[in-house]
Amino acid sequence: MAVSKGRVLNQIRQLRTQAGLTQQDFANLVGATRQTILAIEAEKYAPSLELAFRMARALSVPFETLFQFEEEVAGPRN
Amino acid sequence: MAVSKGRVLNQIRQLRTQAGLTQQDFANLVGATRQTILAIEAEKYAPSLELAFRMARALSVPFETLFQFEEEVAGPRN
DNA sequence: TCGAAATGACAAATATGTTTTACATACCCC
DNA sequence: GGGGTATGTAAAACATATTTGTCATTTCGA
Repeated sequence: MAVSKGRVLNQIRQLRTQAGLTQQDFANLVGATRQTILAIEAEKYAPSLELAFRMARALSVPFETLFQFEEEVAGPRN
Repeated sequence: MAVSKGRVLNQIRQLRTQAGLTQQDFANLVGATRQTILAIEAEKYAPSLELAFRMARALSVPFETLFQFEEEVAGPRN
């Protein structure tokens, strides 16, 4: 890999708070820790595919509602 | 985490071959190596979320057509 | 204003995903 | 049979995700 080819955005915080869940609540629901939720909401890194699926299911939203892929804006400015 | 809570299935091989792509072709398209494609097709592990998105895009199929989450079959036999 | 609950940061350790290199097998087709 | 292409295996090194533990800051209700 090496060159970043895009990034994954998520609406976790918005949908989690709408559902009235704390980070800890949500972490328990999806079987992860609070720090993991925090890091992912802050987009420090993207969740694993499995965790992503559990998150969408826990919030009862379609996968693509929760996660979007944003292509690199092009710029061959490397 | 620790306890496995389900697994991610994929239809990569089927859709890749339908598209007339070799593992190497596909790897190039998504910016990964042939071994990565091989391992993921064999479900040795699941792709990262970003790679998963690139795969779906490369094959021009909806995300959920390519990947499905299968819940653990229950068994509170822990 | 006190205290508890929720959130944010950060580092070390572990787990999982990805690359690189190398070799083996199978299939064609010439 | 020999050469090329596609696929499978495997190990080491590296990158990223996740946990565990700990502390700081914010928020909010009693």
